[in-house]
Amino acid sequence: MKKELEKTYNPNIESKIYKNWLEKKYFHADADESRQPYTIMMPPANITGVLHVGHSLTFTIQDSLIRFKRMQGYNTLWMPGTDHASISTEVKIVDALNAEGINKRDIGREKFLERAWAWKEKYGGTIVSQLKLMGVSCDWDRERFTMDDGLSNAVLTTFIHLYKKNYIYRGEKLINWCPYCRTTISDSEVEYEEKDGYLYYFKYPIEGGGYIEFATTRPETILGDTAVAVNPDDERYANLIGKLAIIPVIGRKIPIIADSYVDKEFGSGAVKITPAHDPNDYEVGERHKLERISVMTDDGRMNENAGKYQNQTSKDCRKNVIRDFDELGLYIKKESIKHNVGTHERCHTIIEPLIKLQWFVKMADLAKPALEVYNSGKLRIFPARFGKVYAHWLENIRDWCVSRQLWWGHRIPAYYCKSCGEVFVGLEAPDVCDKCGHTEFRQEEDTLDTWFSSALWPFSTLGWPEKTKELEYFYPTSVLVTGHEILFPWVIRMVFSGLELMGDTPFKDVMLNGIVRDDQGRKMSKSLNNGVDPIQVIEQYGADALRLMLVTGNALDNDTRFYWSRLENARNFLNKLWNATRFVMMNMDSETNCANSSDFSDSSKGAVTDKWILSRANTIGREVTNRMDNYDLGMAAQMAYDFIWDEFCDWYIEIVKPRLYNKEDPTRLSALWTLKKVLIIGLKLLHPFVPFITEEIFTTIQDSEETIMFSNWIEFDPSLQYPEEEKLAGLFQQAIKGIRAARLEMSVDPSKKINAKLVSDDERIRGFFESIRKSFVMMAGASTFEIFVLSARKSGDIVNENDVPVIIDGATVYISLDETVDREKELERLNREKKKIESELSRCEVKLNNPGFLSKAPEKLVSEEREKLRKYNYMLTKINDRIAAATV
RNA sequence: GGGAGCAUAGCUCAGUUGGGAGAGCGCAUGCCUUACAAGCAUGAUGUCACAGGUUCGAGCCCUGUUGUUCCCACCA
Repeated sequence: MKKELEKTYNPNIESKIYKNWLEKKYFHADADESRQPYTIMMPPANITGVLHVGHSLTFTIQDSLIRFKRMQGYNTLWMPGTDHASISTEVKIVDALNAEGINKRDIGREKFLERAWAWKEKYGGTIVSQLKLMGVSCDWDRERFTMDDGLSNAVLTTFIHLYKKNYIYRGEKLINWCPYCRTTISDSEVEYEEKDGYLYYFKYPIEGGGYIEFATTRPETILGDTAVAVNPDDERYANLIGKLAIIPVIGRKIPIIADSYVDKEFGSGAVKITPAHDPNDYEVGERHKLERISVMTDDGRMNENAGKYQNQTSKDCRKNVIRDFDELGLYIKKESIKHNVGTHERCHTIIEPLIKLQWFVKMADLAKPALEVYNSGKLRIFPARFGKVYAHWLENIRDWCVSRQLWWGHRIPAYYCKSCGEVFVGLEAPDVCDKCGHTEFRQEEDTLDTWFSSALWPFSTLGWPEKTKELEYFYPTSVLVTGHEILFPWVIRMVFSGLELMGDTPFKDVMLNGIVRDDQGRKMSKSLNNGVDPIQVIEQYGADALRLMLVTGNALDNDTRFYWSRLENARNFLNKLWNATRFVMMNMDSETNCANSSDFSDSSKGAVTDKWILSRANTIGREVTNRMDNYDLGMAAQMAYDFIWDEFCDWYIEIVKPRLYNKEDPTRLSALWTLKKVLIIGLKLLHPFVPFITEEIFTTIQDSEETIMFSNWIEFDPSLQYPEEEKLAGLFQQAIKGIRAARLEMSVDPSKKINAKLVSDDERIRGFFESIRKSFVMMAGASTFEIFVLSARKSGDIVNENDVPVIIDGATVYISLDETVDREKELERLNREKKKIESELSRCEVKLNNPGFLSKAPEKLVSEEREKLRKYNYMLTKINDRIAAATV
């Protein structure tokens, strides 16, 4: 029973197909030593998220690679999952609680975590169900969450491991503090925004007389100053070095020091140093063993060290300090400046650098092997330019602050003796403190940076630290595909974690994709309200159209723009493919199933054009495969697209029609066999990008349940190369195009039939056109078509003066119309043709007359040029004859 | 301040080791030709940013200039 296809492609088939794939468990992969694995770890989606078109792009790329490899016979695993997204989620839950009038500290940790898990249950599923609409073929049976028992165990095991190797330490250092979220954040979570501000000038009195002038953007930190620094080469201040300056208001005496960090040209050339509230000052402080005086509290107010300013907000304090200095005559002026201010990327609160006791991962030793695998070429990064960024970051890496003052996340497995404060790191608190003998402990309140768990994703999801067969088989994975914005926070951390804990890189290749922008090139953002909802796109055009649009027409590492017109184009292509299938199926009958390759290969049954299109399909298959292997999906999809639309639909299907319509035609079966064969090749080449429609057509046309997902990928077959046939088909195209152009040029009514004559001394050309006579007649809109050997007759016997010539390589086609030809127009056309040929000819001649070209260019190129010269000379002679005849 | 990318048709972008400038959209003209009007045919439009250099030959390689985007650092 054969299915009928609707006249227009309707993407509503997608959900049914996806359901079938899930039921058949096609996406599931198990360890199987007899087969080669191909593995991709899906970047875990945040449970706060909804699907946006950026996801659509990166998941389309991954799915295309997975489907390509699956068809090539690999045992493919695409591991999906979600991320607890510690701070993002916590911020959202806190907001939700605030809306109910609840403060998170009022309900306490336990109750808060209950809310968080409820959130996870509710929203974690949303993005997964949205992903499924995209057609992603990941193994949902293996879906993981970063706070699953297994993955949490991996996190604790890692922490303990690193602690035992002294890679994790606790220390008091300057960290980035978000006063709104009241937690530390890492350097990569700080976003710099340019803001308008002031540079304030003050002066401190110097002990023993005189003043020293300095400038600052943050007068409130004066209270934490422990030095004034000048450049050692600055002669203006040379005599002041070593003296003491006095901070008025609080009366502290601080040294004037010399440090090359100070820029002589900026401001007054002297800098106040606040080691507790500025990263650079912190380093100066380290070098000069300065005291670190913290003057701020966790919520951004002034603390007890600020003396009379205690409890003021930093804003008020700033105002008051300026006023007080002014009264003392020590405030000089302010200047407007633009400067970059660090803000928290999640809540955009201005970051306060503070000194805090935190947990850190020591990076120097971990970074080395991660750099080494890149330098040795073991880890490849696409596009290559990001490799330099990767290396540069690792070479300049700083210790990683991993503790967060949050509740939603993995609680640090450290325990403090309640009596002496001794620290123990382990899965559980010890029974007895081995320092003081006490038996009561409290667990560290802090949780870990969310990236600490995602850094383990490539192996924690496969069961690590257990030695599972999945881990053994699927690790290391094949390629990681993700956006370049998380190269630092995620990719690099996976690499050094994998090397440290698994002894091998987590993936062989890294492929970084760009972002999807709006049609004006702007980033999609909530504030601009220019985001495109992929779910809406899918409902309207289908996932296949969205996928095809995202993947074609752009190099994948480039940012791409979202255009509805491009989406329509993709949809139109799918409709084209759909209708090509309808055409093939419409002509198939019981006989068709008997058609086989011998109908094609037997020269009495097959046709030149069959060999041509199959030869092209074979070549395109090889090209598409090459592109896929190099992650050039955009070009791969484009080639398949062009082949189907231009060559298969616009030429082959048109050419083949007369043979199909005539049931007596001996080459009919070959035509049907070729149509189906080439269509299936096209479906396979397209399946990685547009999985739904290709599956629907594949099963329909074969009248079988067998999925295209496991059908064999196209293998290049040298025996299917037919260069001679390709050349002849090219001549046919030249002739038809020429005739069509001439007809339009001469304003011949489209319904008007013309008479056509082909004149050639080349026997193969005559034979070929003889064999394709009916297609020629149809496509040229001709009523008669005669073929002559010129050398056997005088041209006057064949061609009359009203005939219009179309010159192709090795032959001339004359078309004659009943009405008189417009002489002038005809001459115009001929002269334009002539000009074109002449310019080609002169290009050839210039090259061939150049001794340098002859002696240095490759032989192949030279002979190609000679062949062109011959061809254009032939065409020029023909056209000159014609012009001469027409002018008489 | 350091690093990287980009500059090709009206718009958005391809152009794989240097060897006759391309696509989609848009535009113009004509066609409802029995797979498809979500279609077909034909056509117009480019000092490949600018200036040098290497080469027999440069959109592609090198140097410089201009414009633009991004990343890193964050000079108080």
